[in-house]
Amino acid sequence: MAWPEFNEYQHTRYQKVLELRAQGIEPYPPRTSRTHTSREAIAAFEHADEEGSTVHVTVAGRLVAWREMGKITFAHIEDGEGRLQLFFQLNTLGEENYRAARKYLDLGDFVEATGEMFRTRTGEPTVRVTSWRLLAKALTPPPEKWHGLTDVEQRYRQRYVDLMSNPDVRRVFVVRSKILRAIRDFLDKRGYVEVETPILQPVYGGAEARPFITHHNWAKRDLYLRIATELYLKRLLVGGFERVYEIGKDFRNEGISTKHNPEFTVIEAYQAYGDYTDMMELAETCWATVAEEVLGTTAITFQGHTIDLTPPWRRITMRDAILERTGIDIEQANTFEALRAAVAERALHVDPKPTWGKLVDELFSEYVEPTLIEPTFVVDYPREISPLAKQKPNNPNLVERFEFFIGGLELGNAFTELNDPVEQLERFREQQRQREAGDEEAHPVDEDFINALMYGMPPTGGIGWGIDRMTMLYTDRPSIREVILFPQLRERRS
RNA sequence: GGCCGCGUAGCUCAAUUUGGUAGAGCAGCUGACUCUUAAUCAGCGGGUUGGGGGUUCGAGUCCCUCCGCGGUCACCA
Repeated sequence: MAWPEFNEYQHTRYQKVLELRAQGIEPYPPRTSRTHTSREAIAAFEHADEEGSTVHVTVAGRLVAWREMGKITFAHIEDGEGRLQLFFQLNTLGEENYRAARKYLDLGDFVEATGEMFRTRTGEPTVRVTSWRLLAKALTPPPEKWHGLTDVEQRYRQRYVDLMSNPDVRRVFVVRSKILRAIRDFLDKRGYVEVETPILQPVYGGAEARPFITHHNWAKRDLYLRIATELYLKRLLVGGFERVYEIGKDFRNEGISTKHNPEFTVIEAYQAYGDYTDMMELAETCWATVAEEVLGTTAITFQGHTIDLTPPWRRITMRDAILERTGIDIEQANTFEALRAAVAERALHVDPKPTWGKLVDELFSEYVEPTLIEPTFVVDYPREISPLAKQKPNNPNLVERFEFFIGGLELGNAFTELNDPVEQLERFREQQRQREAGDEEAHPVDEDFINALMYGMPPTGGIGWGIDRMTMLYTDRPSIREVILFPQLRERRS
């Protein structure tokens, strides 16, 4: 790293580093002898206070407030658990030590303080500092203490500053962590095994999206970053696992928006001897359980809506949902030409699409999706846009598939998995034809996956949902960037 | 890629409408102050107004252009 160019603040603070070193004091010592976190110190004090005894602590944290009042100074430090007040007093510390604290400590520094706990006149548990030590000098001052950091660009590019100055932001990521743990607990109790499958894949699949391409030098070949975990997880069912899940990043080479980040976290779960109705039960129970554990309630607030996650969730077929909103019955308009005519007849505003299935999907996203505020399963999708799902026994145009929606957000996708290898191959070929016709998002053929199915895969239900969007809902954040620590920022394309 | 908006001190914001010496709070520096909680009080520093170009006697302000960010459309389960 080049020698930093210090601004006025950094220069002033760095002079203190040099002065301390000249006095034989290391401003970045290797360790602390902390005995209590802020929370532990307060708890120990409250307990001792009842018994009439005293508590001696050594605490450590970042200096976040400093109020000088002549021969005394109040300060607050913040650690991972909270804040704690420090009381520096000339009479306690002695002239030299007290002056040194005032001279060498700055907001943002990490400090260690030792002393006995007492209660100030306002009742706040406080450390009466008898000795203190710098643990790490901060050269750059923290943002403004009252407003924190608000500039979104700096908040995302320098998330560490956002986190240190905005406690709400820290809370979001704590909730995110708890959501993940609660999901794992939930699935563990149901006998699911957590697995890890390749991120670098020779053939990508499991979703319709353009991939990121990378190169393996040694093998002299291109590899793809996975767009889904689906095809590898299903191979595990062939191998004999009954219940597996994976939580990990998928990568899709698409645009950025408040709902899309090129890398995002997904859970996929598969249950042998289950079907898509089992996956509905899993989704609604899991989401409600997680909300209860993480938020203490199944009633969440999202962007002004109060939403109850208590099962059972509403279920509606895609046919009925579209009929309700557009008056078109896709079972009657069951060919591309008929559906196109029905759309034209009603002068609906949808983009032109090349096939019946894609036009159904377009009608749905345009007219139904934004209205789905309460948790809703939309079931029975067009076969043609669902190449990995099993057909409905009584209708070859449709598959046993659902997506679920809450707060107008599309959250997850599930189906009764297609396990007929010959039919799967035919579906891949259908995709292949669409690719050749210019659809960059159509599936490539995964021959090894067909080989796996040839060995036999049991009837299976599978589901996937986005962890980022789930976190948006549970923390009431309007943008996916607020729930991803280091989000991709908009890049101007030339 | 289209449209709309934003970019001023370390941070949070004024001044842009109507061109006329760029201000405030916090933070910083100096001083006062032994129970503060955004401590208070007095004083002092701090700016390439995102970069470049243009119009003008004069540009933070108007125009062009480039950069960065947000929203939205397109795209995207």
